[in-house]
Amino acid sequence: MRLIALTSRAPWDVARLRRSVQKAAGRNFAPCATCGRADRICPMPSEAMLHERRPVAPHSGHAHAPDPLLARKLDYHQPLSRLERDVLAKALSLDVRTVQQRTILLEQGAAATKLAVMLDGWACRQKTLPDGRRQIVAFYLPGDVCDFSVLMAPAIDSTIELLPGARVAGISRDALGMLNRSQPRITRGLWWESQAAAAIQREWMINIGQRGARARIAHLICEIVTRLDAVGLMKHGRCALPITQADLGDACAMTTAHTNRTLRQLRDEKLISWRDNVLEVPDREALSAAAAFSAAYLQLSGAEEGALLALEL
Amino acid sequence: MRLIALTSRAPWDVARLRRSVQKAAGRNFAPCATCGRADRICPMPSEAMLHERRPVAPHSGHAHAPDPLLARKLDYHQPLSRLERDVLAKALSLDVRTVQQRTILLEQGAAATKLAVMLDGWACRQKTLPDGRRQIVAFYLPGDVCDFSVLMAPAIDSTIELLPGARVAGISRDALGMLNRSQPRITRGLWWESQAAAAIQREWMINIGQRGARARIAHLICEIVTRLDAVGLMKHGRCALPITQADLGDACAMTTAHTNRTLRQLRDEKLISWRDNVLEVPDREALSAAAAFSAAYLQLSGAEEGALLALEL
DNA sequence: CGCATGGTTGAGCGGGCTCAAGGTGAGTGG
DNA sequence: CCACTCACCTTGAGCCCGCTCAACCATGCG
Repeated sequence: MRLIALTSRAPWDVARLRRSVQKAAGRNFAPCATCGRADRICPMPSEAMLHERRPVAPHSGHAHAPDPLLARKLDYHQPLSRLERDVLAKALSLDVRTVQQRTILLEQGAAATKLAVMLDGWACRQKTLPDGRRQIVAFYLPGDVCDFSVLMAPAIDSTIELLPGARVAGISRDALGMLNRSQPRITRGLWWESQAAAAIQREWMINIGQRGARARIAHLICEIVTRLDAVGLMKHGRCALPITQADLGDACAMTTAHTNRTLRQLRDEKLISWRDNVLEVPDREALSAAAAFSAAYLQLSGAEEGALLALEL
Repeated sequence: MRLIALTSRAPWDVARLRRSVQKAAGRNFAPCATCGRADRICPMPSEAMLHERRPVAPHSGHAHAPDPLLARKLDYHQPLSRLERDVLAKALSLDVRTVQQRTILLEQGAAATKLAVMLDGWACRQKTLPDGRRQIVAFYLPGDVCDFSVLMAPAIDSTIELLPGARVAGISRDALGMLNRSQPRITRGLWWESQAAAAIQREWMINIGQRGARARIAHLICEIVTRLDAVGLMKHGRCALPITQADLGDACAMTTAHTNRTLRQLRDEKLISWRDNVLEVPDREALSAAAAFSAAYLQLSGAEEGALLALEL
């Protein structure tokens, strides 16, 4: 009979925290995705855009908002117009929350009323057994939508926890309804996103169920790196990794101790290095090989526009 | 380093198969869900119903089709009208396929064009690693929708295999589009279904990752029993279980040998009995206790009508 | 009969867990 | 400036659950 793996979950190392918060704060206006300039504050689209459906208006110079990372992901499925980007940015700007420590966004069993979208930082979705064992079932990275079931399920089935430095936007049901009516291509993209998330869940099942410890950790890291890369957050093989070894272990269904040993092994093999919340992958090919990783399930390759179909609600 | 678990996957016991096929064939017109009588063949709704949106017409006596099991599941979320049931039954009757042996419905990497709905029998969704290890990531029971990503993903990320005796309906994109336009409440229910499926995936991750062998098997059986019960397929604590021990093992990420031993243990404890593809659970309470099972994640409790929101496509 | 499929059982081992201790670096309070 | 705390990382010794390998059995079909 297995016993409890008591990995303490408490506040966070405050020093590193400050750093990541500072970093996040410095990015209020990222460089314009279209022209690359960040020297001027872009006016946000008017709230009216959420309500009315109208043709794409050509924009003059810098007069648009910075693209949210979610837009980048939607682009993989169906490229968005300037207007659509702006409307999405507007919708994501109405209700933003930043946390500095680990914070429960939604407790297991609670009823949610908003769709949560990660703007920056990470969140993790976890389930806890009565005996204290914990399984992380998903990591939500910048640009990810946290939970779709939120919109219809009477109660959420797992806890969503924001990690230090996370910034989330909430979209109310009403706002989403309007978005749905005025910009159906955006909500169509959300539907796709939800299916992509399901595919990731399935791959995690293989990871936990079938792979050995080394491949398991390596595979998860490959996935994270690829997903971060898709939203432009990998810089020279490095990225922020605001989680603890205990988190990584719980995501891979491994003990903290064994996770540590496995990470050490990967480090000794020069496949990764991970210090101070910064992950570096010097050779992605090698790591992918160690994990037998194939990015196909992430569905970042895009598809032809006409192939899309989603269900109205 | 783990090595290959070579559990052979080949055709099926054809004798039992015949039986189940016969059984399925005998049910072309199940007893009417409304009045319980099956003595008269109900005319199917006209194809026109798929196209036009019109008010619910009162039906005279027996003049309606048998409800598909999918309708029962949708009822848990939002009760369907008579017309909606009939239209759904019609849509599910246009393209039906019955298999007698294990049959690949969709190969990993293929592009699907139809939404598949289980009418009868089981299917399982699985991923296979290069080294031959297999993970079953989902069982699809009668009334379940097989794959939602099918509608948009360029290629499916896992293989869907029909088990002997399965009967599936295919809904083409066009038909689904019409259904969406004429009966939006049905497609809204499908969206819900997809989220319920995601919740099941998450619970499986806990199962595989955190529970010991006994609880793992027991939990999966509890889930199956509960899901079958939800569509009325549990009779006096018994149900059909058209899978092998190897399947059950692969779903729980366990070896066939160990699955067998664990089943034996459960049998010795009088928690289950399983012979000739018939599972019997004499004491569901006891089994649930052994598995620490709670059915909340299955979302079969229903929700208030107004709380629903889904995304158009 | 032979063969295929699936279920059953045993012997042995090893990967990952448990338990336990120590190490490190950043706050914090004197 | 120091001692102390707290959160996280690291490492070691030992053991057990579940895996591997290898039979054998039961049943049904050609």
